[in-house]
Amino acid sequence: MNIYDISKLAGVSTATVSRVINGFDNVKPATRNKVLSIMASQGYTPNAFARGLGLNTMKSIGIMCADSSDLYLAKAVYFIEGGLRENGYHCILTCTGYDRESQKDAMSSLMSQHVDCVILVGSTFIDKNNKNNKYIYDAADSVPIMMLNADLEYSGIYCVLCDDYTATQNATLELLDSGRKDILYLFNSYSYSAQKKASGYRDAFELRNMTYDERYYQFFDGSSHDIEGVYNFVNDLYKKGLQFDAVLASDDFLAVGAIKYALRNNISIPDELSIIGYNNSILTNCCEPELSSIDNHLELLCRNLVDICIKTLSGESTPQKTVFRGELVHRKTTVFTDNASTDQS
Amino acid sequence: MNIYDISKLAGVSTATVSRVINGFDNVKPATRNKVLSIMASQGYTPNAFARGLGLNTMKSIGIMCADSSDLYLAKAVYFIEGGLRENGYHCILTCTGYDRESQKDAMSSLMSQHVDCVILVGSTFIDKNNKNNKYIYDAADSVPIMMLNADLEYSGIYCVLCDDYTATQNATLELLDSGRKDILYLFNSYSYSAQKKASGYRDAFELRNMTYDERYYQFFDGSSHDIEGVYNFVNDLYKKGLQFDAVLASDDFLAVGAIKYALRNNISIPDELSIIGYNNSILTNCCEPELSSIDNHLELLCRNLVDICIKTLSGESTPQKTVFRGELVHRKTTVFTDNASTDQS
DNA sequence: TTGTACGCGTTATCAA
DNA sequence: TTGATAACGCGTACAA
Repeated sequence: MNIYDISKLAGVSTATVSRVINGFDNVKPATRNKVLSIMASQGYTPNAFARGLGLNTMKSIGIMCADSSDLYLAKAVYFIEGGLRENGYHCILTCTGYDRESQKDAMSSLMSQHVDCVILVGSTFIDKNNKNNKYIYDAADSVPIMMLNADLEYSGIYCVLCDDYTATQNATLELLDSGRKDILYLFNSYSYSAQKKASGYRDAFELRNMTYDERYYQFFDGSSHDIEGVYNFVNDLYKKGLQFDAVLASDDFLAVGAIKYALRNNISIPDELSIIGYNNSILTNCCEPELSSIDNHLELLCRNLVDICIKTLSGESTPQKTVFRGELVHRKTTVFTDNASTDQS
Repeated sequence: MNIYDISKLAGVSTATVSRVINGFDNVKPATRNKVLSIMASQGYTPNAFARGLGLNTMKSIGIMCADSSDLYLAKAVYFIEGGLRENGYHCILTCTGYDRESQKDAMSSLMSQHVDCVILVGSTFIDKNNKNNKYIYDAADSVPIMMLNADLEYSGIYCVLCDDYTATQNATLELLDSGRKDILYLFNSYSYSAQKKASGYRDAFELRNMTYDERYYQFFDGSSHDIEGVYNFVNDLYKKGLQFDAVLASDDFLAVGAIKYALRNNISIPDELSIIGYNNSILTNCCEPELSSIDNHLELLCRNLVDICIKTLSGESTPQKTVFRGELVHRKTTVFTDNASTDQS
């Protein structure tokens, strides 16, 4: 059943049927109704491929995401997909992993599908060596590229991100100002966003005229599912004699591992040890005591990203870079201070 | 740049170029190489829409999922997408929510996109009233429908699922046989899979000639992020005088709420209270003590689903229903018994 | 307000 | 081994 069959049954031309399908108003109501009723009775749907061929778009958008089973990324994908669908776009999801070559493959695959836009979820797609970002620039020459939580300056690339640097710096300052001196910083990635967080941590010491100590800057090389591994990692540092009265982590799961370390060594939280996570994920409510964590307002970021994406696609002029601030949500692993915000969830 | 331009540059016909593109062997090597090098130098890629129009497929598969930010569903989507991409398919992800009408909309949207197949992730798409499943049957008349963790008999519908009934029944039996008598069953959904679990729980009592008590069958009406709400819910039951020495939950987050209840009331786990969750998610490692949980081998299910999907699409005959068994993974919230399996992760 | 006819870029059939 | 050409189904100038 195609537009030709419908036009015959309705006794009109394909042009008229097409006009009805696409809601043009220059069709006589009687004609429109006749066509509509015939389409309905035949259960006719326009062929998406033919339409795509003619219009050179199928209203689809590619989402690249290293790992959509990651707590944080999964939420991002969820919010983005919902927003785009509301605007009539389909989402082609590609879980690329963290390997650059697979990411490039995914990108060219999406480009060959003629998506209207590609959304990169997370900062893992950016390479420190700018030459290796050519695959992004090339794509941006064809379609708009949206980046969540990453920052890359190029025509056609639009970034929406949280100021992880300042958020981490403020959290560090708050710990320092509340009297903590030895803040263990745990991280598990060298991505763009991870490096911003790390800089925020380090620069906070300088702001307070304190010296940053390399031994407190610790990389955990394991998956987010290996919380027991994090516990072992922190516990080993402790056994080796490292003294710390606070833990700041670049991801909630790392902080949960630190909580386990404290519980099992009878270290009281937050009196003897303050702990702060990042992402304000469901893990914060899962542990005891509940974890204070930095919230980077993911839903807000995603809503903005979708908004900018849609506007860009409809030709409106949009900002190349949109930055929001993060916020420390206090729960039970930090000492409450007056000027701090509390959990409102 | 299209096939026509390439054919001119190469001094051959479009038919020959097409043959080269699609790897036919009836092309003289010299011709093939010439065409290949010109395609490469021009950076030519066949137009996916035109190809779709001709072949009536763009090798895309629709994934419907109520909420891809849910821990369990997110993993399922991740595994399925990866498997399909390995087989050359793109995935159009649609997060439908739990409302039937949105689910129907999502389905027809995917059908109008001419996907090669639709995968329903989770049992929330099945209605108790079979008339309301017509939207699935109708879709199955056009393309294969794959269902993960659901069961619906119809030509063209292929189901891959875990025997949640038996898994839950066995867990209940294990609790009963270890001397627990008052097993609080917590659930938060009336989906197909949820009802199977509930039946398994109830029937276990009958198997042991015990009476099942309705008061121990409790529905928590809240989101999976509201662990504090689960705590309140369980704590209220306790305050109202309900006595229980075990908790069996249909999802890990419910079990974590029960752990909080025990911790805050100084009830010792597992001596005074055994707790078992479901899904064996990251939440099991996040809490203290670590949660015993039923694992339904999601990755295995997904790999099988993808396998059956691909085979079905290539015309092979495949089973309409594939069932795996679940398995209780013992951690620290249950008393270890000899014949029980232990955490191997 | 309606119809004709062409273009979109492939693949596939048939003939050479 | 290659080429000419007809589908595939739609949108849309342009003409009426």
